[in-house]
Amino acid sequence: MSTRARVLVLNSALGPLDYRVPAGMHVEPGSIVVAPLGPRQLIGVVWEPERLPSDAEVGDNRLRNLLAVADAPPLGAALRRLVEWTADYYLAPPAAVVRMTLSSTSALEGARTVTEYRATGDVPPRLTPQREQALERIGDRQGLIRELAAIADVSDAVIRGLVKAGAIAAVEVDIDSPFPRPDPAFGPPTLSADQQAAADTLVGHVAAHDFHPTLLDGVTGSGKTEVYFEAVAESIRQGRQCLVLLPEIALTEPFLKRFHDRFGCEPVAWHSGLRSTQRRRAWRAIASGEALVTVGARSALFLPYRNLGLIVVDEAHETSFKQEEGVHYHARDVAVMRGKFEGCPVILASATPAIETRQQVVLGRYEELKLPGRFGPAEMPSIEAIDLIAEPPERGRWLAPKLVKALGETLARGEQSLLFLNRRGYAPLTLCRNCGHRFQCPNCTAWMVEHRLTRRLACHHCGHVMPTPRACPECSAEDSLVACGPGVERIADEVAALFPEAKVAVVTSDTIWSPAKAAEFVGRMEAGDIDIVVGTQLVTKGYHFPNLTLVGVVDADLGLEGGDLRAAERTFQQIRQVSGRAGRGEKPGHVFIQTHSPSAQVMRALVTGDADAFYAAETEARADAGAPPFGRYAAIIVSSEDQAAAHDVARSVAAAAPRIDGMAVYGPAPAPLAMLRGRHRFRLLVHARRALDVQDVIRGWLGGLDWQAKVRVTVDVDPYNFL
DNA sequence: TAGGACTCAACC
DNA sequence: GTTGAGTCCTAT
Repeated sequence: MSTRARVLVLNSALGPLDYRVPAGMHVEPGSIVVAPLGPRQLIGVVWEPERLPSDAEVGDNRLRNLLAVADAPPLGAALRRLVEWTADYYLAPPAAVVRMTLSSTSALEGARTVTEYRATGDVPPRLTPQREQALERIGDRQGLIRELAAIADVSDAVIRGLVKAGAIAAVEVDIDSPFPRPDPAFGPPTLSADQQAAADTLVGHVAAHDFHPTLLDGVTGSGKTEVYFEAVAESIRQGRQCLVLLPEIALTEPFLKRFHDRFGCEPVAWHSGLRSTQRRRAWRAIASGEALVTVGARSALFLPYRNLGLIVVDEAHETSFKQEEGVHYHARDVAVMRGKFEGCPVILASATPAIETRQQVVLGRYEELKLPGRFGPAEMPSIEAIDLIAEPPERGRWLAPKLVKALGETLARGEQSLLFLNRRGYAPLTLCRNCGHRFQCPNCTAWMVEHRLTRRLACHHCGHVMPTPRACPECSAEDSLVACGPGVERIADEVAALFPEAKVAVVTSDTIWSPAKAAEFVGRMEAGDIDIVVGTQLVTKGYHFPNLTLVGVVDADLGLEGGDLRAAERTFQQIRQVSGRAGRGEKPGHVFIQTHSPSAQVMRALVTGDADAFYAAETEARADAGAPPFGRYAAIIVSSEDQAAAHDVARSVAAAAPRIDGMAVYGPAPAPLAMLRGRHRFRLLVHARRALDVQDVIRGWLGGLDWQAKVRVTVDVDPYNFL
């Protein structure tokens, strides 16, 4: 047994460090340890030395002792392989990836207990009236001394006296109360023949304990959730853990409800909004294997599950699975890799699968299970385009007459409507009508967005906010500010003016910022307390409102701006998704799409519902352009508070670009958001053929360069965001 | 000549 | 990333 251990410390700027393992301490690969570094103490994970080469060997005599081993299970081999793969693929420091697995530091402090008290059944030698009352009222209840005293309506001293007399005894209780165990037999569903067949296939994969990626493809409302719940049920029966990834926290509320109906309790939730005690409890339950079903945002992907039996990625096409800060990973792709390392099936569920995912099916790497049609009486909604040039809204308004008419009719029938516009706030741009001054964020190349509800101007990129001024800061003219363009708040105003009697709700991340708020919204919708919802992408998925029969897409062209390679696909997915909210009950749904170019291929495909034709054309266009999945992109972003320094480094990176057949480098160009959060940004785009190991090329390329510490160079492999 | 601003390398 | 050592400069 070697007394030397290689440790991956949680410090991105540092490579692996070697330590001495003191006598009496046991560590193995995966052990979570406390290591000294200079005057500080760092958390780290013991790693196989051969898998984590260190740049310079340090002699035994210079090694310091590890300080402690955390009271938590070691990270498993499959998770260690996933960390290595992720770091390698996304060109991130392994420490930055391993940090995501240990995202609860308090969880590493080990099991903690509190002392509770309960009656032993013994009768104390001296039975005063208070003591008798206390024992009688407490019965077989258990709690802290203070709690028992309150129950018994006596003072703490009486309880303490009973403890001394032996009539009440201390019990050590784990502060992390256990999670309820989901019951696979609690609420068995009624499945159609198609659903049953798909469910049987998935159950078979789970029972086989083998890596097996499956695309579960069915239109919104076809019952994908019910189908994959059967795979979850099988995983529970096997006593193995299951992870369900959802794109946004706001989505978890309706999901939790459906889960409860099926399994009789809530799953373990993991998202950024958890308090540290909840985070600790969830982390430990996941690491011990006690948490059988975890539902979470992408960060749940790197948690240390003890025996993972199934991974489900719901709404797998969602671009929010791509992490845009720190390690730029795509949770959908990493989920598949985790399944591979863990040896478990992975289900990607989507009504509008990404072209990348479809291509994996074509190549035979993923199995495809198709759910035809909607389940039950619901029919697919009819979709109609409104040509904004031929039938424009009234001046100063954003809803075309045809849509307004439909809203009125829906309201009259007592049914609900949804207006979709992917723009938060009141107006995307505010300017002074006197001098033309535009409100721009001081930290970003972006306009300040007016939020009338909070009477503020906000930058949606860095979070900078200021109160909306009464006078123009440039020319001091009062009440001269005008809003340009629509946001959801402005649409809500328009609706309120058109239908004063209607109950209107605005649903964006500004109004629904917690699962509790989402639950409140769902409750109000179900109770019929809302007639018209005006919302951003937050309302496009997950919800099931039977009385919602009309959907209006306020500006279908919005997603096509910017011209990135997935613009048409994203528009198609988003509008399909939001259309799917209409007519989910017995009443038929109708969808209006407002657009300036009704003849564009995306709009035609949406109206005719011919998804296959759209995907075929899009796929062909991608293949011609060598775009993903037929070719690869990587972005190199150079940023600094010092614009000149960033520009210099960006140019020297470009100058050092290796000349390789099948690879082209574009830029540097100022990034579309040239300044973000106070940092000036330049961007290089690497375009390569599929077979080229771009990561290896970029590693060698950037590894040979040096730049000042104030300049940051980050790589985004498979970029989704071209800002 | 003390103290501040800054750079730079080591941290195992 | 943080820290401490080393360097240079300035105000006294």
